[in-house]
Amino acid sequence: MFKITGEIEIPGSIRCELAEKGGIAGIAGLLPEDRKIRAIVSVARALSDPVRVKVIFALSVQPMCVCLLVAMTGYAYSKMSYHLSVLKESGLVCSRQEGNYLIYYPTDLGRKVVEGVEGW
Amino acid sequence: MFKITGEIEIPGSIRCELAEKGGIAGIAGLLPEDRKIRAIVSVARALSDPVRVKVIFALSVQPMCVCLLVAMTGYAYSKMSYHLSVLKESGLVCSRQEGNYLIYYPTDLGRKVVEGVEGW
DNA sequence: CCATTATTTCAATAATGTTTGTAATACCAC
DNA sequence: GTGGTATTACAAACATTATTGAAATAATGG
Repeated sequence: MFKITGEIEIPGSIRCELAEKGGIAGIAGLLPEDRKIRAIVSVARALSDPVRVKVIFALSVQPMCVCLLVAMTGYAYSKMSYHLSVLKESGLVCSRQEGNYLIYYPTDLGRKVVEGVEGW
Repeated sequence: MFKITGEIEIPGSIRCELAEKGGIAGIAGLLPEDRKIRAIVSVARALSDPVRVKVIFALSVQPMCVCLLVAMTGYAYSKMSYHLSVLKESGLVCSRQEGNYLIYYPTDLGRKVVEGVEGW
């Protein structure tokens, strides 16, 4: 086994590649910035519940008021409202008021994300 | 306002589009299957923590043993191990043994996902 | 203004996820 | 075999997220 910077040992198969990339520090430097990571985490968290995935897919087929989403899913209003707020905070959906109704629809980011995750 | 199937009222701006798509049932039929939704949720949950996002990005630059990941991040072994297990269960990374070391690297899905989320 | 409807907010509870330290496992070298 | 190292597994504490029902808000129509 080999040492790197005299501190930790690493298996030989990795040693060369790692050195070429500037060692631990080199790889750390290639990682996305914190802001980017936070953005990814925020979107991922929004998609980490089946209710929200169903809702954002439905909205990308057709903008809908909350009552339609409730009718389609059978969930309680307060539950739907909570999940819509998570989707909204993550920037995946937004809403416009129409009379007594709030009509939710995907943002540009929301559409892009929906397209992207279809391949998962 | 207009009624649909005599049960719920919906705003006029949506009524026509909705009818064209087969109403609530029509849209529900366009949603991804449960299996697909579970897959999306599983990957999204794996990405819903900054530690794991950092780790999978690092691994996609360079396969690494746990001790390197620990050295790079400063996290405890048990913490790293926990997050690696989440990434592994979601199918984003896998590992091969090399001597005393376990070398983690992204799966094909993992690579695809990393590429995809860079645009978020 | 009053009554109605659509939606959100709140507080309590339940359920999940994360962190931590310690103990266990597995592999290697001697 | 023993001793050392890399990693995981476990359990307890902690933190976050989800669900529920009831009450509050805001727009509408009369």
